[in-house]
Amino acid sequence: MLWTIDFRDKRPIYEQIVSGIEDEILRGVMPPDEPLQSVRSLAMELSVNPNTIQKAYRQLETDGYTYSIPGRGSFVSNVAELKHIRQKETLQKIRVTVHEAKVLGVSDTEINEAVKGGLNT
Amino acid sequence: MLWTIDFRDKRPIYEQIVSGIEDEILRGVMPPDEPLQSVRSLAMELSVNPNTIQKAYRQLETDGYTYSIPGRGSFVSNVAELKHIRQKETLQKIRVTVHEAKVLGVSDTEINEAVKGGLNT
DNA sequence: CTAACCGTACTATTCGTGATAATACAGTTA
DNA sequence: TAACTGTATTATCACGAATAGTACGGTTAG
Repeated sequence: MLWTIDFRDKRPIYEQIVSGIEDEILRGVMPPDEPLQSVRSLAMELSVNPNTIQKAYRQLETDGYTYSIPGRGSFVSNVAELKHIRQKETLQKIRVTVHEAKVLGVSDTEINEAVKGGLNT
Repeated sequence: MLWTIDFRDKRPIYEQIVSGIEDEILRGVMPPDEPLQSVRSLAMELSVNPNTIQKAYRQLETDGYTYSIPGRGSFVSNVAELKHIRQKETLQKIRVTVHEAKVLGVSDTEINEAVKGGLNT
């Protein structure tokens, strides 16, 4: 596991797990059909209740990121389409944030510098 | 009041009120030293409990957006510095989101188009 | 076959927070 | 003085997150 639980985070634990695994899948760190850690072993590793992991895995499956086979395990889906959806969401987020900056009185020059900074990181 | 409470919003009511008033202050809709609506009248208008408004007003004051005088009311602070802080936060958000898009495989061209869209809205 | 895994389901309980309700008090002002 | 302000306090309710314990059926390696 690359990440850990942040207990100071206001978001619930199961949600942190969901977004953490979603990111790994979307970034290709976890390729399609690769098995996820089992519910019980991940619960041990993160020191949380197995039910919390189960809740996260259930949401990952209903959101299409994984598929589960009782008795075998949970596996990464083929997420090409989901990746496309996430790309569109991120572009929309950029539009909104840029507009927000402009409303706050930030100059176009400063905004473009920030964009350039994000592209080169 | 320009906005209303969205009961389908997952965020708590008092938080919606805080960010709503923060935005009005930062955008200059409410100029410094202008009185806010009283706790009780805003509670009536939004059909929520006065304690909820009180909680929102307390946070606005501790965050520096307003100052309160018992017996007189709550007033808008001089928020020039807060505005500057908010500007820097927004620029950082742009950097992070642009980077996120790039990691997802979005091309620089598409990103720049989104930025342009945000600037012209 | 069987033991040890897997996902899944269910109930019960604890805990924190948001929200409401009902007062109460001191300062301000027309 | 009456009608407003902000502020504080206590109690109660609802809901969701999280934990705990148990159980069931499918899979797989020995």
